Amino acid sequence: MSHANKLIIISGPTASGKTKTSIDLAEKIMNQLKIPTAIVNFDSLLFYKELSIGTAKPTLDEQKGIPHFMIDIESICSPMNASDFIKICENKITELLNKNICVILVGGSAFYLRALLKGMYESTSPSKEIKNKYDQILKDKGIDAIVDYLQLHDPESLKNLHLNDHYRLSRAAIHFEMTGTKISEQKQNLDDLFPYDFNEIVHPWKFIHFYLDLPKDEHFKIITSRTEKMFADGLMSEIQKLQDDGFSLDEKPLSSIGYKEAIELRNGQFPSEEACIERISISTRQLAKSQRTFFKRIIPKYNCNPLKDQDKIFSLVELFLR
RNA sequence: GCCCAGGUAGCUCAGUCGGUAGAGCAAGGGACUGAAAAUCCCUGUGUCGGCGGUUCGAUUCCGUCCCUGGGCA
Repeated sequence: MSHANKLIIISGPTASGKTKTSIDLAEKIMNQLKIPTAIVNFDSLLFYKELSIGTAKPTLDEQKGIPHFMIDIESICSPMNASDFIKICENKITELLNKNICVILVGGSAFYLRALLKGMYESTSPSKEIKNKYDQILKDKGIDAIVDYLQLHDPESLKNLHLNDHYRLSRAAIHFEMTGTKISEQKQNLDDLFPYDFNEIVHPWKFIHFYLDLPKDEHFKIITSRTEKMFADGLMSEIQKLQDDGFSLDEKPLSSIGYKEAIELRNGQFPSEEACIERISISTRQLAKSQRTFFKRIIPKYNCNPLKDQDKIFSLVELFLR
């Protein structure tokens, strides 16, 4: 039984049953195949130890004793980025595989998964100073100043990006200023490697990828009831506690779905809790939609229904690990 | 029963001094490399409540009926 370089990936939009599917699968692998198994997360908000209810993070109880990694590894005061993620995650996966532990990678952040498996541009994380500098340029002179700079140093990026995409235009300019190279060249290099085709990845890993999804009407019901449950479970007290612990509530991860709206509710910006719940449900559906768009292009993968295909998933895993 | 105010896109509403209409939100589609649950782009035909009338032409003016608020009885 050699599974030292084999990964199981479970992906899917938010609220598609990834947590339950992965834990059930881990239990089966341990009990029936007698292989020690761990779950490694790639949901970008489960990294933060202060966030639980609004991220639908599995509780210790729900984890059923399966070791979970890439969860609660950072504070919302110092947000992670994709580069931080892959550095830590690559090491963790290698370490687990070396111990002959079966790894199930689970999450919904397709961008992070792709960064992990297809690699990232050679670049650097923008420093706080340079980010501030560019924010100031945008404020004082507007996007034209950045467009002029790119026209001079990286005109190709201007073609790739929309004029309203200030974030990416600034990023292209910052990349040039910090590295002296064009980010558009990095993009071209990676595009040449078919970024959505995971048949060739940057690691010596073999993987099997299960993508979970549900019919829309079923999925919407689950999203709505999950949002209601977050409030019943104390989302508002979780935020109160963050404030009591000295957080400003401007931390970047708190601008994500659920937290952003709940903080607005506290500030009286919603007529009622129901209106807030409705807003969160809508934003969650929109998130699911954009996750689908991203995952749609990623190949290879098995499309699975989380409610019906548990047995199919396990038998494919059994064959894969053999 | 009477008097107001309304009935226009899935929702909230704008507008047409008469030439068949447009915003926000929703919805659909897409992009995405150090902020990614973020950020950005594209997509708006709907008996303009029904029926009549005036008019070359009515969603717009007039009449009438229906519906929804609010007030008076």
